[in-house]
Amino acid sequence: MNIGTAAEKANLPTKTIRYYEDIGLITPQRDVNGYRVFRDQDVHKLNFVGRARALGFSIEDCRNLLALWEDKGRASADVRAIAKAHLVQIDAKIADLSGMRDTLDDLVRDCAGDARPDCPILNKLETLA
Amino acid sequence: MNIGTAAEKANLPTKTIRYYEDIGLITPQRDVNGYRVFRDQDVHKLNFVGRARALGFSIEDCRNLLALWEDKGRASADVRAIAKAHLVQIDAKIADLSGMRDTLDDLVRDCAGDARPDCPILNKLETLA
DNA sequence: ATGAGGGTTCCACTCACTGGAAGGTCAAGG
DNA sequence: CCTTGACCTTCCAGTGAGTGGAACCCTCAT
Repeated sequence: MNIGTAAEKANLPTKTIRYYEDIGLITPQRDVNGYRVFRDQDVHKLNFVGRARALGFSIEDCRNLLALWEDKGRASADVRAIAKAHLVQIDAKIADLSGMRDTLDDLVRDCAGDARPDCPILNKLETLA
Repeated sequence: MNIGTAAEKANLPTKTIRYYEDIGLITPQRDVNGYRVFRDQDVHKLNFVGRARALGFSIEDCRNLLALWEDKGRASADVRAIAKAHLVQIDAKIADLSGMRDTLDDLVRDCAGDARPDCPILNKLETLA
C-alpha cells in the first residue's frame, strides 16, 4: 500500500511517516516509481510508535522500545526500565505544573479583573519570592 | 552594568538575555565599546520575565504582560485574562499527563520486569485501545 | 489530453533557547 | 609594555518532533 493508505491505517499524518523514515524509525520498501510501499508489518510498527508517542515516550524511547519489541529474546525488565524512567519524568512534570497551577490560581483569584489598573498578578511577578 | 552582572542579578544565562534582546523583549543601551549596558530597570524587567517564564507563560504572553506592566493605565482584567487562559492550558496539560501517567502506571505494574521476554507493556503498545 | 488526486524531494519554520567558533576589550601582574 | 585570562561581541548551527509549502512526477478516469 502507499503512504496515504498507511497513514490512514496508522492514524498518523503522511508528513510524520516520512519524518519517521527520515530518522530511521521505519524503512518501507520502494516501488519502481519511487513510491514508498508499506506492508502490514510497517503499519503495525507505525501503530506501535503512534501509541508510544501518545503516551509521551520520546522518539529515542520509541526507537529503543521498537528494538526490544522486535527482539524476541528481550528481557521484560529492559522494557520496564524504560517505562519506569518515563513514568518518573511524567510525575516530575505533573508536580512542576501543579506547582505553577497553584501559584497562578492564587494570583488569578487575588486579582479583581476589572477596569482598574491595580493588579496583584503584575505585582507578584514583580517581586515573586 | 555589563551583561554578566545583569545575568547574575536576574538569575538568567547571558545567552538567554541576548536572545531576549534579539526578539525585542528588552533593549539595553550600548557602551562606546559595543558592550550592552544594563540599568536597574532592565534587570527588573528581566526578573519579571524570568518569573513569568518560570510560571510557564510563553514568550508572547511575557511580551503582553510586560506591555501591561509598563502601561500604568491598564485594566487588571486584561492581565487576568492572560493568566486565566494560561491556567486553562496548564490544567489541560496536567489532565493529559495524568491520563498518560495512569495508563503507564498500569503497564509498569503489570510487567514482571524480569529476564523473561513476555512483556505486557509491549503487548499493550501493540494493541492499545 | 487533461484534470484531479495521489506521490516525491527539499527547504524553511516552529519554540525558547543553547553551544561553539572567531574575534574585540579590559584590568591586573610581571 | 606585554601578556594572560576573563569578559564581551557577532554569527552560525543544532535541539525535538514535526509542519507548511513549493516544485515537480505518476496514475487513473474522462
